[in-house]
Amino acid sequence: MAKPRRPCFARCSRSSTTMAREDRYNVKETERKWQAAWESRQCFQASEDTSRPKYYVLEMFPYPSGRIHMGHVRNYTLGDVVARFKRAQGFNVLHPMGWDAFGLPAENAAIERGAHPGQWTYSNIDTMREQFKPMGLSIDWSREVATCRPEYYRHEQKMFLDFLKQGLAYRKESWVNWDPVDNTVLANEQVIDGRGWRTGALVERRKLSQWFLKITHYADDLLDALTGLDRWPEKVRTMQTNWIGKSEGARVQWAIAGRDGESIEVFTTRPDTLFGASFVAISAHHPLTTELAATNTALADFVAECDRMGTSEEAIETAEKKGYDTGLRVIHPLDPTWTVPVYVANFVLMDYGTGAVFGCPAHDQRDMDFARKYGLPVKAVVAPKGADADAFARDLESATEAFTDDGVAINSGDFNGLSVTDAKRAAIAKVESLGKGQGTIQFRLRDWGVSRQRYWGCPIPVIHCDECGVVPVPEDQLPVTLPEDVTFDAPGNPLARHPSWQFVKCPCCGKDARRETDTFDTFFESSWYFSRFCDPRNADSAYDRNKVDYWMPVDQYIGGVEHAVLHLLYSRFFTRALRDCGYLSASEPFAGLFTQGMICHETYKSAEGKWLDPSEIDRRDDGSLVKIDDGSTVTVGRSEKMSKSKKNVVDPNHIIDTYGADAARLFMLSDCPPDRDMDWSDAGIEGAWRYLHRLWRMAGDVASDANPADVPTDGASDAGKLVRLCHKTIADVSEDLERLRFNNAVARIRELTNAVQALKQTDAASQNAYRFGLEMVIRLLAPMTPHLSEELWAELRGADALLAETAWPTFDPALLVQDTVTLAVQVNGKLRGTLDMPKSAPQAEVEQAALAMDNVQTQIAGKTIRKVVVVPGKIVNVVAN
RNA sequence: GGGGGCGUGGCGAAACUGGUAUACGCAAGCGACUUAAAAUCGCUCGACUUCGGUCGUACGGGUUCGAGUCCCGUCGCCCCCA
Repeated sequence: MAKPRRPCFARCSRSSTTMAREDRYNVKETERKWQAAWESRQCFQASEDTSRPKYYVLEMFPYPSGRIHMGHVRNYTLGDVVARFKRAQGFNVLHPMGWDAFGLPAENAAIERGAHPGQWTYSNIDTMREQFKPMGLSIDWSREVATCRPEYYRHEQKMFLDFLKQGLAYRKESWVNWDPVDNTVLANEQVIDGRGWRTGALVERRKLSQWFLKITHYADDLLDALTGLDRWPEKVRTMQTNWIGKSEGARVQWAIAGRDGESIEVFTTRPDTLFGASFVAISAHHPLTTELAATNTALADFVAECDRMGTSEEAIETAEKKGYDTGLRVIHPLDPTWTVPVYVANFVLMDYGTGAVFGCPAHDQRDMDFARKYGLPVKAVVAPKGADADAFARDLESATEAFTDDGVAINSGDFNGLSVTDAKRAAIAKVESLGKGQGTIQFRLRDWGVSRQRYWGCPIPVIHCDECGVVPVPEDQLPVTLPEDVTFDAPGNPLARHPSWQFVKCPCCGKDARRETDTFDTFFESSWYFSRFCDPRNADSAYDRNKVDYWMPVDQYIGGVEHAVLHLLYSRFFTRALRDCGYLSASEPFAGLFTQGMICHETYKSAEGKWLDPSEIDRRDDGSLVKIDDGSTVTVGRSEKMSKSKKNVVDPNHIIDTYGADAARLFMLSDCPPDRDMDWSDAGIEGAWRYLHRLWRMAGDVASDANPADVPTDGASDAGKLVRLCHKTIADVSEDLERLRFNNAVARIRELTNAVQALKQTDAASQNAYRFGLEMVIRLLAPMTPHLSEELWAELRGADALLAETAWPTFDPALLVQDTVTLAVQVNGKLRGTLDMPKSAPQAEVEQAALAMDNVQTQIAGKTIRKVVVVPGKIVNVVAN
């Protein structure tokens, strides 16, 4: 904000009784001190220990961009609270960190700044590690991995060779989105509005030989197993379900008129609408198209036009639907006297279904649009239940909106009167009996193309030999490492133009051969890194089977929802593939998943509508904002995701420097539920800071001889009530942390803090209770604000044990029971007062006491009591009129 | 276009299975302390009010003794798929 108020508590200490205490909490020194203590005690190093239950908590590992951002702080704070909480509960916790270190930005840096991608990446990792350290995360740094190191990716190359053996990896020619500027293949999601996501260049279609992983082999299992992932957000499961896109339908043969024995096979999810067909559309890459285009330049031109479009479904859906009439006609499978025209259409994909569809304009909007454009007939074969079939069909003939709702079949011969579902079944049976097709299941999910024409990735370990074809690199020659001496002064893949790297002898025949110069998609590395953490220094294999089976699956995985489909689905696939290759036992990598919200911040715009940096703004005394250089008015925009372009980023290290890690962590956790987007605000972080300092001051008020082991637990005295509240708070906070409701946990702890502070220390019992209460606050807060908790724990308990190594507090259920309850008393559902009653009071007594209340009497005066509802422990409702 | 989610004070948000709406915090106001400010501590803080109450969880209906919560419809915002 305009005038950053530095927290200043230098003279706020109330008492100077303890000489040893400084007059303010020294955040920086204290946080550093405890980080060093944890490190020297190796508190967070994990080792396999079958005598204790394990808990594996993992946050999605970062890309080493060179700077941490607030999203990282939130992500790793959430995971750290879970890790510390579970550790205190006695679990053997694995909480590692690594770097998703391959990828395009490193190459772009090389192009722009001349730095080598490796050097750029490793130096970024060093920088970011140092930025993470002040957060005080309880990470086992001894397990750190970087995916760009040969010690990591050599195992990935071995995995690929195993996949090849198992038939889970294969090579095929495939259409790809080609970015003509970056000279690389783009994934569908990297194509935005038909343009490359980075370059903005119009994407072209090209055919290349690519490596694929057979994710479709597991399509059914990946879909079915989603049901068992009950600790995943429903949202993510739905997204994966849609992505896999299982649909039931039929393949149907349409014989080509005038071509004996030749037919076009179409896939349809609506076999019930066969009688409404008015055309068949085939892909621009259908074999029949290719054949016809060879002698038809107009068609060839049309195919070329289709190629200029991306391959994504979005691109296809948003593009104008166009077709080319081939002049061929095909015979209706259920009526040999009926033929329809064959179009080549730009909306039919060769690699989905059969590359051909039939069009039923009456019941599919896309087909309707197509029919209107090319003057094709529209024949209704489904009508709403109860509608006049003839009238409905007549209306639809000239309509522009297709009827896609459920209904009953009309104009469909034997199927007439059947529901859509029944008609589908009948149609499939019919085409099967005629030998013209069969029912089938189709997935939207396509095999995963993993080839990338890039330098900074894991080399694909195969060799191309003119004699022997594709030859896997022998395992004893792994890893295939990247050459260091590469140049980025020309477009395209530096590996492909390296003078020597690719030229090798064929491992089979010994003749001259060439290495594969493509590298893996970087999702390859992130699909198994979580298992590598189980045994990260293993040089012989990806990991020891016993170790990986001890730790896997990850019990709690935390990250952004943007990875809901690709990363998470690839990881689920990879785990299954590795299981089938004998690597591990788990089928699912992540038993629990949590998706956090984004960090947002206010934005500022100048009078001309330009984004402004907070440093360019001043706040006037009347509260309005002006631009410093010219005094013009500044408008406060809505809070948006932090991004450089909107100039609303807050630097985490600056925050930690000013307020300390504990305050930053606490504010992140307390402001809102972790799955929601949160607003970062200076006022918020200052509030957290003030609270922590208040705790620090309260510790100075603890009587030196107070004994927390000797406290009253009665429900009558203030001290006893406080102790009971402590037990209640332990129960509530434990539950909240378990369910990742950190904002609620903080609220409960602050309530307890308020109660502790309100307790007057008048005698030994109250002094003991005060100390007991404050210690409880510190312990419950420890997973969230570990440094301050550790500091105050040491101050109160001496140096005997680190709080990081102290068990989570337990509560006495007997002290949670209230002997009196406060009942709400209502008349006709409206609150008229409350009533304190013994919990055991009989209903009749409660009813009587409620009716005796003055407020109740005035409300029911002149009315007749119809009913009295008594819900024990909750409410009394007097119904009168 | 289809699917999902959300809508509560000035603001971020609580409210377990329908049972005292607004916990906890932020901002604001008043007071104490101070030469003064900051900090700290205490109090106030949904709206209206004839001070009895009345209204109030986006809007309109419904179910129920009782609805922020369940059902139907409308509006608005967000996300995903297209």
